[in-house]
Amino acid sequence: MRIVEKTSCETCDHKCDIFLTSKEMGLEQELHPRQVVYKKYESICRQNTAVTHAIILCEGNAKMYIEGINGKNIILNILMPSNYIGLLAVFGTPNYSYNVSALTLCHTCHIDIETIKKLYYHNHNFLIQLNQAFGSSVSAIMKKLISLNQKQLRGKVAESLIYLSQLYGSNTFSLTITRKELGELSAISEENAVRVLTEFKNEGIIGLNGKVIELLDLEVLHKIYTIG
Amino acid sequence: MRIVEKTSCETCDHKCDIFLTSKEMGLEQELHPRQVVYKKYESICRQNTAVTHAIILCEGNAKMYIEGINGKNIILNILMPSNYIGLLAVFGTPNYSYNVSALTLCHTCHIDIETIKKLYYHNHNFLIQLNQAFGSSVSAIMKKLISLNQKQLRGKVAESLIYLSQLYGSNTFSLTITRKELGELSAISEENAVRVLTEFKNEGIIGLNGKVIELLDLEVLHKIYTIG
DNA sequence: TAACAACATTGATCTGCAACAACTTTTTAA
DNA sequence: TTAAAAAGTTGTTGCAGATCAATGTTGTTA
Repeated sequence: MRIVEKTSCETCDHKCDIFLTSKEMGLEQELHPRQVVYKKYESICRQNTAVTHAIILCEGNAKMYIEGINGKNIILNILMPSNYIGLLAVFGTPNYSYNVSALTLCHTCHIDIETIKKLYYHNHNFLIQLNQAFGSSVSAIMKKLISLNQKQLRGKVAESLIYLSQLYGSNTFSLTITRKELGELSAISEENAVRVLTEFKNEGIIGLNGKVIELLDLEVLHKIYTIG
Repeated sequence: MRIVEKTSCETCDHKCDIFLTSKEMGLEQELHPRQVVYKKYESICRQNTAVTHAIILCEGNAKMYIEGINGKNIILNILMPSNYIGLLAVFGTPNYSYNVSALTLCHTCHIDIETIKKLYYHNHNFLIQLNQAFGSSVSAIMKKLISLNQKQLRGKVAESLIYLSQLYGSNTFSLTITRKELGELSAISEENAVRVLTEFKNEGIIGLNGKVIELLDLEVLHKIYTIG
């Protein structure tokens, strides 16, 4: 993990709300962002540790997950550039309630939590914006609750595939995660993740070539996703 | 459902943050709270409908739940007086992502959502307070995700029993919910909820007398809860 | 490029739980 | 006060999905 001090948030200044807001307020000199680079597999933040910084993902992919019983995790979502890592933790709870770790090389921007608080004390819209993102995360988690509890294998995998295609913005995408992680994203075992993938392939619903997945029959996939 | 117009929020003015904040700001005349009474079983708010009011539960018990596939619901928590109904929905999402319905006769206090927004535009602490409550709800839901997915019958029921005893603040409490609802709270079938209760009773872990449950061996119960 | 580790795949087995059925008890309302 | 409905209880059965095991494939590093 290399830490590079920067006077401005170079890699994310075009997308990142925190930077834009601070600029608008003439506070950008006070942000003191630090650019931190994480290697693949490295942990960006850990469940039950203190939230000391707001972290913005500038480049790369990361997974947000919660630790389950005897090493079985559930991946909540995959983070893309410009996502807040720590959004769900900025408020209220002093500790992270989840883990984030790097799926690829990740460039992140760290800003001290006290600076953020200063920002949202002075700027209502910023706080309200954070709130809205917060709110939609909550409803996403509730949907996940139902899926994990009441859908079966095929429905869960269909859901993950649709999620991933929307995330990558294409019906053809290369998985940045392993089959084991696809299982964790669907909250099923690795073996069953593989099994369902091959089923879908044999039924002509998806194309499968190693890490590259192509959604061929979106209609059927949506049906499987909806019915469960 | 009877609606009674009030010039002040009579039943909740001692506990309710919204009322206290508005008082402090000299805004209490503008709150226009309406006291609304719901009978047992009545729906207080419905999933996927617009959030038009902040609702505070002043008297009675209610259940917050999400609708699953073919009528199988999951109860997220039991609401007690002074709880915000709609806390999780106030921000961002224009629609409720869950249902709330009355378990007993419920007195609630409705305040127009625009009034609330006015309040938190003028009062940072109020917004930050809401945020904190919001944040702890999120970590509660995450814990629930793991439990529902990875624990088995006994662990889930143990969790519900501990939750209820903490809610009622006593090791002996009378269930306001049915066995079917205890099942929904634990995300298991009604039959298995009953079965595990009798098991626990036979093992001397709990005392069971109709609706009255007494937690006898908290240590063992916690162990079952932790291990799953 | 050999050797090992990580990842992927497939079949076989076992277990936990939902679903069904049949019954008793309690609650509700006519 | 009584009939009907709702809630609670118990045993049985079948199936979904985790786990185990064996093997194939790809990737990494000395």
